[in-house]
Order: sequence, then structure tokens, then C-alpha cells
Amino acid sequence: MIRINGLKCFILSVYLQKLETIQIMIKNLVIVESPAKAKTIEKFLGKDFTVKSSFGHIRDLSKTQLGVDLLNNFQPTYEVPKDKTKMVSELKKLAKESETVWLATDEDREGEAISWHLYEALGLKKNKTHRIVFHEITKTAITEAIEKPRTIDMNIVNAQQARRVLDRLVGYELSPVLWRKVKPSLSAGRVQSVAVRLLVEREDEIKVFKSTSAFKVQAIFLVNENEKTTSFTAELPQRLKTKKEALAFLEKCIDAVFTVYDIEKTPFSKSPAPPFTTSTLQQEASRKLGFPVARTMQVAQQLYEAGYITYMRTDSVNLSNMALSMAKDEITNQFGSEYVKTRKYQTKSKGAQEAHEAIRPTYFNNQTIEGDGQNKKLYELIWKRAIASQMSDAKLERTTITIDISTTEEKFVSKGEKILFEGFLKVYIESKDDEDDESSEYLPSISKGDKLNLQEILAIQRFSQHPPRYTEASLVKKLEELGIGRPSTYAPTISTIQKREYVVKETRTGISRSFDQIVLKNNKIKEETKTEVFGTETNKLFPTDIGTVVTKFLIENFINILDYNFTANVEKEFDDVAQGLIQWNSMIAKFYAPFHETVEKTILHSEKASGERLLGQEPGTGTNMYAKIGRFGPIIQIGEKTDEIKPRFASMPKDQSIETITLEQALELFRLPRSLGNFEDLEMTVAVGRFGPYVKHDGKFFSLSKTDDPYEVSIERAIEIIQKKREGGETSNKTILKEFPENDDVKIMNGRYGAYLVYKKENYKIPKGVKAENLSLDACIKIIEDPESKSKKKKFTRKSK
DNA sequence: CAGTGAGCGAGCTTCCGCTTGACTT
Repeated sequence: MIRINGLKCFILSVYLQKLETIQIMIKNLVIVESPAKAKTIEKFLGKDFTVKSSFGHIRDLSKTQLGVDLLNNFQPTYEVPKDKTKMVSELKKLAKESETVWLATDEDREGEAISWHLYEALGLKKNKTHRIVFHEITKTAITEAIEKPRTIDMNIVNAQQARRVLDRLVGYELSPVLWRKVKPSLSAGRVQSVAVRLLVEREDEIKVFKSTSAFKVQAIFLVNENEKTTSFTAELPQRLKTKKEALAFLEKCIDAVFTVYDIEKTPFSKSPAPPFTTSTLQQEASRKLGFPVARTMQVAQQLYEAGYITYMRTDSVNLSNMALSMAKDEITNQFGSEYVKTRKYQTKSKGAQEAHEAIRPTYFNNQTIEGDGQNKKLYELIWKRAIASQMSDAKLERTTITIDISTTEEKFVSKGEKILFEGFLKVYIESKDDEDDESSEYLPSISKGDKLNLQEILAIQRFSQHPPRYTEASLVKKLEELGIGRPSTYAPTISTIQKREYVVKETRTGISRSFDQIVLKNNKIKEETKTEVFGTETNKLFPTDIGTVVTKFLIENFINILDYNFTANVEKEFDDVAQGLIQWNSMIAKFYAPFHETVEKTILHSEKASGERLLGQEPGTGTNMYAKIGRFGPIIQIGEKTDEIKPRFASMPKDQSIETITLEQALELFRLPRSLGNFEDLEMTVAVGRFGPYVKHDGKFFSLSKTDDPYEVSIERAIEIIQKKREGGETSNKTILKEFPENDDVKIMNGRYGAYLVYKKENYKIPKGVKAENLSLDACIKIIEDPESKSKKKKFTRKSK
């Protein structure tokens, strides 16, 4: 016994000793921002280095308070957010046990600030802390960085504090003004408000746009070539203003002789586009793959975490030397050395901070990857763009054929392009195959003086187009051009303005319109009127009534914040702070004094902004009817509020707007709620709520289906809906993946976030990597018993009452 | 969360930039 105990003691003491040695064994603790980056770097650095990540910022201003001391030089108060406390205390512990701490966050304003926050929050010691930076994740870059550490640059940190405090002051003072003057829960900010403004002003341009029409004239000629008849198209360079002019021109062409007057060949070359940044990736993925910007970022994040691509939130087009040589090798192997042209690109976008490389494949020899369709497609797009950026120019030749018309001075012109050397187009042409193959104009080999056979001449009425509405991606492009927002915020900004209901993303089909077409064929002129659908907008951003009213209110009262150059101007001052030329708090003071004065003035003197429009009078009573923004969104109001009269209200459906709704449409809305009669001695009423049309009975709600019209639905149908819902019981709208006959307390359900377990009305997470369908009852019970898998119920933050 | 449309009143909403999971029917 004693011996056994002794052995146990011995083992225990060895174990404890080992634990101790492990604890003091951390020589170097390196902290970066992203866990994926930490993993890569750890491999380069070897066992003397432990690499951890901060998961971005670790401290911020309070969410519920201003967090800026207005009476004390705008001194910010930072706190560690709840979801970061655990991670921060772990880092703190590790830092204490380490000989040296290396702060290796990004080399930009935010990165410098993260390092400073780490230094403060972890209580680091000056003599054992180093600040290092690298722009590319390669072994040489990292070892070089370690050889020249520096200290935290407080000027840059202060520039970040200025940025943070300014955004907080603007956002947290402007938003409450909107709550009072427009509608509660709205928001305003340096970035989002300008984004909405762009959409509102584009909509205004479209409203005042007057479409004009002119006739485009096209001739199709037939040519005999290698004993085959081919055709090609030529166009009149100028458009004809009226139908009369078009007719007169075609009449002149009757019996005319068409001769090749001139053939001109001009060589030119095309260069590839630089590799992707966040913004250009979002644009291309939207155009070529139809991805919304949020999806592009989700997929890119997965590619990054899997190690397939470099960091996806970047404003830089720069490639590391290692990447350049890998690309060169890959191009040489695949296409030959004549296709190689190593290029260094310069970032042109305003306010770029270039802490990272451009977005590129980690290894260029992976032309494709394993994974689902979306991941594969996005990866291949990134690969092609990066590879093409390192390839030689394409050499092309443009041919212009001018065709003489014997009966008039005008001449037809035909243009075509021929590729002499593909260069980078080799990579793009391959990708074009699966798209609709828009064959570039083919020009037959003809010579000067040749007579041409006319097949027909077509004069088609064409209309000028209004400026295009923004897509998510084109809005990002515009914001980037203005220097507003950062790679990490483009996608969130787009979703914020939609969440606030300033903007909706929609596909709206155009309207049909008629146009004239005149054809000359076989020396006969034929006139036709045709119809086409024009102006269809697919997945475009449209400003809502709320967005429009809020923007006009902000422009009227806070034009300097809504100014397209506001960000660019303050950025210049942030730069001055970063260089130590000015103090950050005096910069903020200069901004804040007049800004705050305007806020106060607006609260006191400005009228409520509701976008109110008088629609007309209610038939019968002659009472005024208005469309406006109410406390909960757009409404129709009948009558003004006085001491005696309470006006009547109805919410406007989402597809109608204050500006276009008619009196008749508005009156329709007051037919609801509508009583349907009794069922089981209780009244049924039909109305439209937040989740669409419903029947209310006995205090319960029953949704109408999409095919039911709330204005027309019958009493029989309503009863049917109620009974159907009752039969369906509780689980009607949940999908059960698997049940166990031997234990009906346990169920595997399929929810919005994937499969989960239900046991006696409690939910449990299924561990990652486990196929839910294959789980046995025993396995399920094991999961249920594991305290880790119990899903934490989120505290309901909304206060009752 | 299936109404409401004010303001004596209770209490709340909100910004921009860094980062990933956790979220739950």
C-alpha cells in the first residue's frame, strides 16, 4: 500500500513539475488579430513562439452610454465587451507567463490601436513588449519583422481614437434627433447616411429624367467568302432624330450601290486588371456570379480559413515577392514564358491603408479547390484575376470598314476586333465559355472597292436610358471612390441601411412600351410598331419613404455631415494627428462645438419631418387624407387631430409609396380590419399585420396563405384556415429530421441554423462533424447529458411592460 | 412580433471598425 501510494505521489509530483515547466516555458507570446493568421504564423516561428489572436478589437466605448467625456477633453472610457472578457483574461494570463510579448497586429490605424488596447488591457510591461508589423504572411517577412521591433506609435493610436470618438459623437447625437423628429429607432452616421443619400439622389435624377428617342440605322450585307455566304453588320455613325428623317434616309437607299470605301486596321493592346481588393471582389462576384456582397464575404471567409486565399478584407492591390514568383512559375508552366509579365500595381483608392496583400490564392498551382459550388466558383474567380494580373498584354487589331452609299453622302461603318496574341485574355476567354457567348463582330475578308450585296437596312427607334440604380456592389464601388467606409464595413453597411428600412433590394419589372421600326428589304420599305419591356431592374437598391424623408431632413439640417467630402476632409485631419502635427482632442473640439450647436438648434426649432402629402378628400365627408411617415412607418391618415376628433390611420403596404399612392388605393386600406362574422360564437376579423394578412379569432392569429386576398376572403375559407392550423398542432412549422419510437422525448429537428436536438422542450447543440441523421438514440442521450451542448438561452433584453 | 399613430408619464432605440462564432426553431 505504502509503495503504491509512494508511486502515486511520485507520479503526481512529476506531473505537477511538468505543469510548472510548461507554464514558464512560454518564451515569446505573439498576438495577431485573426486566428487563421495565428495558425499560419505559428508554423513559421517554431516552438519558442506561442501565437494567439485577439479576434479584432478587444475594447470599445460603452454601447449604452456616450463613453466620451465632453467636459474633459473628450476623454474616452473603454470597456471590454462581455463576449471578449474570457479571451482577454486568458491573454492576460499568458502574457504574465511569457518572457516577451510581441504585438503583431496590422500596420494601420486600427491595428496600431488594437496593440495599444492590448498593452493597456493586459497590463503589459514596457521592457518586455515589442510592436512588430508585416504586410505579408511569409517566413521572411515575419522573421525580418522580429528583427526590427519598435514601440507603439501613440500618434497613430490617437488618430484612431479621434476617428472612433468622431463617429460616436456623430452617430449618438444625430440618431436621437431622428427619433424625435422623424421616427424612433432610426440611425444616422458618417457612413450610412451618405450611402443612403447616394441612393436618394440617384432616385431624384431618375424621376426628372426625360427619355428621348432616336433611330439607330443598321445595314446587313452579304458577302461570298470561300463559296459560302456570310453576313456582317454595319451601322450609321449618327442616329436619326425623327421617324421622318429615318424614312427619308431609307428611301434614299433604294436602288443604291454599296461599295467598300476604306478599310483601316489599327493595332492596340489591353492590359489586365490588378488583383482583387475587397471592393473589386464584391463587384466582380456580383456581376459574374450574382452574389450579394454579404455572401461574397462569407464564402471568402471560408476560403481564407481553409487556407486557400490570403486575407479577404484589404484595400491593397500589392502582391508579395513570393506571390509574384509563384504566379510567374505557374504561368510559365501552363502557358509558356511569353505569357509572363510581372507587374506591380499601385493602389489608387482614397484613404487606402494597405495593411495586407491583395486577395490572391495562397498557392497559385491550385487552379481549383475541393468544396461546394460557391466556394469553388469564387476561388476560381480569385485565381483567374490574380494570375491574369501577372500575364502579358493582349495584342489586338481593330478593323474599321467604311461603306459608301452611291445615293447619299452618309457612310456605313463596321467595326471588328481580332486577337493577335491572347496574353492574359487566355485566362478570361476560358471562363467566358460557360457564359452567354457574345461573339465579337466577325468581319469577312473584303477589299477596298468591293461591291456589297445588301440584305436589309433596319431603322429602330431607341430610347435614352435614365442613370442606373445602384446594386449592392456598385454602391460599394461608389463609397470606395469617395473614400467612405473600410473593407471590413462595406458589407455590414449595406445590410444596416436595409435593416433600418432606408433601402430595399428588389427586382422590379419594367413597363411595356412601343417603338417604331422601319425595314428596307428587296427595295421595299415596311413600317412596323413593336413593343418591348423596358426598365426592368434586377436586384437593385431602392430608397424607401423613410430613407427619403430622413435623407432630406439630414441634408436640410446637417449638410456638412452628409457632404460627400466630409469623410475625405476629416481623414486629412486624422493623418495630421497620425503625424503628430495636431492634437486629436483639439481636432475633435473644433468639429464638435459647431456640430453640437446645430444639434441643439435642430431639436429646438426644426419641425417634425413626416414627408406628408395631401392625397385629397374622403368621399362623403370631405375630410383631408394624407400619406406620411408615422411612428411605425408609412401610413394614411384621415382628418387632422383636434380636441374633438381623433384621426383614423392605416399602415401603407410595403409596395406603395407616399409619393405615388392614389386616393383610391388609400381608401382601400380602410376596409381593414374587416369583420367576417362569427365562428363558434366568436367574431372573426381579417387584417394585415407585420407578418402579412391574418384572421383573428378568440385572441389567436391565423395567417392567410399567399393566394388569399384579405379584402375578399370568405367566411368559409377563414374557418378552413383556422381548423387546418388547429389540426397541425404545435409542430406544424418545424421539420422533424428523426424521431425515436422507443423514446418520444428525444427528437432531432432541422432549424434555421441546421440540425439540433430537442429533449423535453430544451434544445441541445449537435457537435460539429457529426451527421445528425445518423445519430442513434444512445448518442443523442450522450449529447443531452453533456453540459457543453446545452444551448444557452439568450437573456431577453427587452424589459417587460 | 399579429397594435400602435400621443408625450406629465417608463424606458428604449443609435455610430464605425477590428474580428469570429453563437445564435435557435
